[in-house]
Amino acid sequence: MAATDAPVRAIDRALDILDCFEPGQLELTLTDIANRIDLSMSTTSRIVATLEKRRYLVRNTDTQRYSLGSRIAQIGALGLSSMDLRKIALPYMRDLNALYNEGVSLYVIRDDERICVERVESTLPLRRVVNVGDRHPLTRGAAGRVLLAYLPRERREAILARDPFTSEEALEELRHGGYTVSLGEREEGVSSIAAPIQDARGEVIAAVSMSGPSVRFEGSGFSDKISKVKKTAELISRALGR
Amino acid sequence: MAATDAPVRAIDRALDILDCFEPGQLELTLTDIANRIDLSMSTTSRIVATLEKRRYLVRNTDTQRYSLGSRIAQIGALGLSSMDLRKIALPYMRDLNALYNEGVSLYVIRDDERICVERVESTLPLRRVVNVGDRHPLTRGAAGRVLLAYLPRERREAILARDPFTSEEALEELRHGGYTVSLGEREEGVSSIAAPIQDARGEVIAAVSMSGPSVRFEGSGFSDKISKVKKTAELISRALGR
DNA sequence: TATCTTGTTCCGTAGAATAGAATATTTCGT
DNA sequence: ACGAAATATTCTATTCTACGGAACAAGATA
Repeated sequence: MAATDAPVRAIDRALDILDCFEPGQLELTLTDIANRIDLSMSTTSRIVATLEKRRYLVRNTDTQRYSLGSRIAQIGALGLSSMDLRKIALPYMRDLNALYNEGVSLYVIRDDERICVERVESTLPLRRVVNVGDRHPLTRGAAGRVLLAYLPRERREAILARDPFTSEEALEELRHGGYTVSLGEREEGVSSIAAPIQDARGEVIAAVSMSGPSVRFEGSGFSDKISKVKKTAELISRALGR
Repeated sequence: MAATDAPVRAIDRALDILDCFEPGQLELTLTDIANRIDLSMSTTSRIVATLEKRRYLVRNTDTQRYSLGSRIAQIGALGLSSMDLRKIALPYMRDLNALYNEGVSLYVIRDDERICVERVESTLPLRRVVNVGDRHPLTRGAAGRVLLAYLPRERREAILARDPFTSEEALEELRHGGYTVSLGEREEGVSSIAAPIQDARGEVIAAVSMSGPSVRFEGSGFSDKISKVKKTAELISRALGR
């Protein structure tokens, strides 16, 4: 095992301390922290003092309890600005592409349509080519329906009113199953599977889909493909902090 | 010099690494980082690996450069919510107090109990006095049940096992109705109404309650009070970014 | 007032963390 | 295409950091 496989113990412990703070538990005593991470008071005191000095923790002078410090908000804002959905999603999309050698796309909503923002192409001669930048209606195709399904009700109804190609029933079923398929629906002979990607707050912000000639989306392997598309969406969501 | 005056070196170094990321410099190589903090490559590699494992840093598989990871955004959001709850909630609590001249309290969970962290008192001679810092079981009283109802199942069940004063059925009904009342339950002659407050992620992090002598919580005006308490909780939640 | 709980400081020592060396991989200049 | 330079990874002997228990201090509670 490489030396880098074992985490630096003191750093692990410091991060354990930061992890003690959670919604509804935003202020903790030294004893609270020591108990949660199962460390001695003196060790905890030293680590907490280091985090306090660097303003990752702050001590409330009235209650003598600790909260996350101002530096946390600062690097949080920096972290958000640095995070790029495409960069995060791409490795997982590649993994999915590697499994089946089918095209894998990432879609987000823009101007009440969906747009492809990332793509991993198949190398097979027979393929459904998709380009980054391609735009399509939300009501048509698997990825479109996924993005439509999680919009606020009024917005969703307005889009369906303009182009009633799918239905609330279909969208409800999609939300229940966590994926949808399109079999030759937008293009004859082309099928796809799509699943929703959630951000750290649980909002659906993108859809990942895998598509190709319908002939390769039939038979017994199909449910395996569905399962893997859903898994890819989950992994991307996790990587985004869900 | 006390031991806690000297920071834990490895932790200081890890935080030095996080500090290397700044606007306009959101992606760095291992060498960049080692140079900035003046550490050997092998030491830097090990610290960076620890931060990566804990998702404080993430490595771009194409460029092999490091960025701040998803955990940074998570704790950043937490840090922000920790700072603001009482300040944000107080004006809405005062508004509710102004409507009825009844006491209004803000509760959060601490050590599997609820604690009052903000209070607007009634000026009427007959009043149920509550002090900031007062602690009570989660299983008793309206605010306690509200906080208990939205805890993760295992944690909730553990608390109910220790003090089965309320039930899963009652908590389910509460989640459905979005509020609960306590009529002389914890203290004879005292009644209260409580509703949940959600943060930007939709997590229930606090409860707002209005309480006073039961004689003032009867009759036709009661449902109006319920409606206003729920509204106050909603407004506070919105102000927190929900 | 006595006891308990929480927090701080001190200190001997085990082993974690270190950096240099060796090696591997990638990038760059010619 | 190839060699040099730069970047990155892994290994390991050594040092001294980080550790936790003990002693003590301060605050809370019965």
